[in-house]
Amino acid sequence: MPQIDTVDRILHAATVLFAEQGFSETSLRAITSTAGVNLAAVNYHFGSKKELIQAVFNRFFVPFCAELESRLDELEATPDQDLETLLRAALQAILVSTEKIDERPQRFMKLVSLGYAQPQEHLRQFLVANFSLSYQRFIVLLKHAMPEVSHTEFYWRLYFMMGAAVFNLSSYDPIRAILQLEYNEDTSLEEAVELLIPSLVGILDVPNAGKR
Amino acid sequence: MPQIDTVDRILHAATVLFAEQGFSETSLRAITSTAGVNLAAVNYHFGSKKELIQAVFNRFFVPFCAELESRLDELEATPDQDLETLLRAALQAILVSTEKIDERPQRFMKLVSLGYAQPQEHLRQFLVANFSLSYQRFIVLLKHAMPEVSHTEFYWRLYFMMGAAVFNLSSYDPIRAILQLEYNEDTSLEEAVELLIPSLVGILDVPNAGKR
DNA sequence: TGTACATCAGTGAACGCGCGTTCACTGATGTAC
DNA sequence: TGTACATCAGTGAACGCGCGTTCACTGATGTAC
Repeated sequence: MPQIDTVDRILHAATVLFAEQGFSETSLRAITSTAGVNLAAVNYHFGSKKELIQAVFNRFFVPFCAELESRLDELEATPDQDLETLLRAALQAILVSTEKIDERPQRFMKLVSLGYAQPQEHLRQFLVANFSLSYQRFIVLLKHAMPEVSHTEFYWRLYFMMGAAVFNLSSYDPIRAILQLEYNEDTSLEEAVELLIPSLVGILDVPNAGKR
Repeated sequence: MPQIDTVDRILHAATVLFAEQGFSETSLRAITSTAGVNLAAVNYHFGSKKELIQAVFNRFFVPFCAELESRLDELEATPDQDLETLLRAALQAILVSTEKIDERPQRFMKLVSLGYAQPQEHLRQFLVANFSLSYQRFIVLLKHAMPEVSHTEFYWRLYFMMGAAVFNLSSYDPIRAILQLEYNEDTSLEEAVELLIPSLVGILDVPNAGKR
């Protein structure tokens, strides 16, 4: 009984289980039984568990970078964009690109934070080799929007901001659940992103003591 | 050849290796050979790997909560503290309590982010059971410092802020290394914390459009 | 003080289990002549 | 058109390895009488 698309079934099951449990905690047997395919199919199609992990990241990063690049083209055409516009563009690229592959942005960000928390050298090298160009273009635009800030301050704030953004989107489901349970207030993902943007601007664009 | 303090040697080796590699990725054999103790000593002293993980967290959280509680006593005595004072108190509690057990704040925060990224239900229950009271007291003070903000907005910003703080402190070493390599600029941990505080305030205390 | 027993920290070897991976194999489809 | 072979997706069972855990044991120290 051959499956219609074994590769896609494996990729989807791996995405869900990796995001829920982590890479080491998810066995190939769990992935293949969830996907309804034979255990040996992972090694047949992907070669190894490591290469499956890379394929899962690739599935998110290829459309994300394409989406981001097209927005960067527009942003670079109009100089002196403000921080809010730049951050909204990046967040929109996340939302739109995950929807195109029929996935959830929370899973994408959860995988990113897992990849960061459990440093897998093969994964880091893979991501740098494939996607650092789009990343660099975005950073240049951000830097231009904060001309008065020193290198050191800029990069520290940049990493604060990215940590907050990734953590927030990857934690959307549990935070939403807590707020529903305790205050009976629901927040859609779009609303959460809109709440997030001013906070991200607040991280980068710290008011000086003199300004207040 | 009995060791002077096998329990401490195991706890320290486990802390270092867990923070570097994650829980599942670190075997008891790696921990015991690093600590220079017998493999069976972990199960003898702690019972199981899960209980060892809890003991590692306990080692950080007990002095941290003690430190935080004593600062909360002072802060509650003087009403209407501003956000910066509250956040600095919490960060100071992290720095001081880790120094007291001769550890590094980066490792503490890395363990917290690992515990969050790889949800271990036993760990979550353990932390809630032991340390949620101090946490709640701190949240109440923060809420009082932001009286104009709705429940929903407050909690979203709170989680943004905590995500940014944990991520930043746990990533201090690699970020510092990047900045040293590329710009030859060094940032001490204390300086990084001082850079972090205004950004954390910026997350919570988002300027309204009308205020600017 | 001497002896018998209990307690405790630590040890070495082994246990069973689940893991990623491998391999010989099957059956369907495509291709060459 | 028919036949022989090649290719390819998928399979079932097994492999060896490293894992957390267990257990019988040792040797030192403490305690009771």
